[in-house]
Amino acid sequence: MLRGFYQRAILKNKIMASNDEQNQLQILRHSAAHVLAAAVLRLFPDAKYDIGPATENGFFYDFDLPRSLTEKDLTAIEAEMQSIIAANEPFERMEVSRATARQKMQALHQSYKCERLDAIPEGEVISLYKTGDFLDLCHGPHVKSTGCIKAFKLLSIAGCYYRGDETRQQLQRIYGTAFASQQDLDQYLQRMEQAKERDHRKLGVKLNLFLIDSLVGQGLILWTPKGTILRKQLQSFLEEELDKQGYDQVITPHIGKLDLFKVSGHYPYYKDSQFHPIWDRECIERAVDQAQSLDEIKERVRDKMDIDGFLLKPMNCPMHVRLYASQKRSYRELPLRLAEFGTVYRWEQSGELGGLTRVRGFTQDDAHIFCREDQVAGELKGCLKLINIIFTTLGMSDYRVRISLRDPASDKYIGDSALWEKSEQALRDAAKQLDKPSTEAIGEAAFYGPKLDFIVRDVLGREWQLGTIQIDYNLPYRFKINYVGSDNQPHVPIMIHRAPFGSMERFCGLLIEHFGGDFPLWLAPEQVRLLPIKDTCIAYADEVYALLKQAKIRCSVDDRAETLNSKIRSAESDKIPYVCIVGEKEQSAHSVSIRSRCQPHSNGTYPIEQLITLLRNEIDQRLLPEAFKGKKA
RNA sequence: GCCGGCUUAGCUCAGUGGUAGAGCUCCCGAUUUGUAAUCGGAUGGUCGUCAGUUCAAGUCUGACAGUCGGCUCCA
Repeated sequence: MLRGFYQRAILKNKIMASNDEQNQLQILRHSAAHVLAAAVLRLFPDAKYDIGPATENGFFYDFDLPRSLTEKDLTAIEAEMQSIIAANEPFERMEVSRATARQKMQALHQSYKCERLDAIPEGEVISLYKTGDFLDLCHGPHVKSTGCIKAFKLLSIAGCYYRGDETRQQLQRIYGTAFASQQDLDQYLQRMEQAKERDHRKLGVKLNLFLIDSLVGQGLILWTPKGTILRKQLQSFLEEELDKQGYDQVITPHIGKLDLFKVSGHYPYYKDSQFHPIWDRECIERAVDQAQSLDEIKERVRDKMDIDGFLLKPMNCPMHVRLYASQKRSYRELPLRLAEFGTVYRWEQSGELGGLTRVRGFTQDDAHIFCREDQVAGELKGCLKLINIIFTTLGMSDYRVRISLRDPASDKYIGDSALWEKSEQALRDAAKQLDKPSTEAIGEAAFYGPKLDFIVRDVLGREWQLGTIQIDYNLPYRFKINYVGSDNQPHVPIMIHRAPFGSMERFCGLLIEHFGGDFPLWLAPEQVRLLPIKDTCIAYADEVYALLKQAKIRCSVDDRAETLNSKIRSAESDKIPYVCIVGEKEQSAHSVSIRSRCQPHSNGTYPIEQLITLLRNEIDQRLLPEAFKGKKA
């Protein structure tokens, strides 16, 4: 099965085929990929080429080359491409038999192409495309000739596995992009540059929100005082909603006995994605005493099975299940909704870590709903409502919903088939509430149940899963939990896992990019900065500060011996929502002069009391900044 | 984990195998300013770490770490 980037590229192609202009661009880009391959072959006659599809914003082509490419090679390849384009060679299509295609590709020693040929189903038309000396197995279509490619640029080199399979040959992938005109290309490149300025990793440093410290460890986030305010505001917001929806909050530890995770099945099944367990001292001693050789000890460490100890929790659910199981439950008290901002730890591969979006320790806004079968649909609706409130409040409308279903052909799923169908339908029905296009993804379900995933893009266009709602048939059975029904008989409850933010870290990362650092007032770490015009006004500024502080507004006084212009510049660059200038005029009128982020040039003067009312209203209603109004989901 | 790039002051970055640099920040003076950068001074470095080549390494080589772009993975 195709995975990752290529799979997304194919999907995108299918979606975009409906749009003619986009379709033309796709053809142009795919043709540019052919030119790229032709150029690489001129420079590396021994190169083997694999595939070169168009992607959402460009194209790539995969090669097996005698040496590693560097950025410098791209210039040479681009020059070669230019010469092919200048020659204006036509793209010639030839429909051939499978045998002919095979013979031609074998003659060129193109083993990857031969394997790709084998993968084409019987009965499909097989076509070759020829441009100059370059021959490619390709379904097409293409532009008329290489001269049609007016504007392109090679962007980067990356390693990739043949057919996305990490056990196979690693190839070199060259990424590039092409547009109908140089102007479009320049615009795109400029947009990308601007996007980098919004990158949460860059803004995180600039606005001093969080820190990743190599001495602390990769993928482990240190939240600064400012970042902590942001995160805690989000948490309080969610806590208010949880309270409205009848959740109970709980707190559970960061580690638990290995036995707990053996019962849940997380250990050792997912042991490669977990931090190494903390072995009991006696267990280590026993292992050493009993082992005949060092190899045997090594084996034990590797297997990690026959040991006792503790595990940094990779998930919160087992602990919540134990809370459920601690009492005899009646059908009358269901649904029981246990929520926790629970920090979990997972051993992500080092190459995958980055910023706040992929980390090794993160806090889920987790909750587990234990309910009866007849309550599932209602509970799902509640979850969706929560997610809708969150996205609407934050003005995030650019997300997609994936309904992750089981693959009926696979036997990896547990649970009753009728129950699956019922749940899958319940998820579909619930998803309709969101008024968002949703896609069904067969085979994306967890082995223990179907789920709804909420997926957003970062500034660089990469997709990330945020919230998730999952139905679980597994854990209630593994932990043998039940409730007493109206028939006085024990019944197994159904469990719903749900996390609207997903991970606080990832969510904050995407939120920083979403707002470009210009947070709504209620989230801004520093809401107001008071700028006294000269030293003699500092006392008045302090007076205003005390009043704002009393109204629980986060503010500061910039009392540096700097010019007003300099202080304004600092405040703007720190993205302070409201800058209040206080001088003699303001002091005598007991007012401030407001310079707001959204309207920097309307210098309204407001009495202090009015300012406080204004700000409190904006905070309490969690209003979006002006720039985001009308963008509500 | 795999392929490749990058790592110089708190930040952004210069630096031809031959004495370690700039701007901003921070600190100290002076300036008291009305809506996006006042002036001057001082501090700040094991050039990611450890080896190697060389008379000489920030610069060349290797290993490791971190980071970036992908790939793989993501309960």
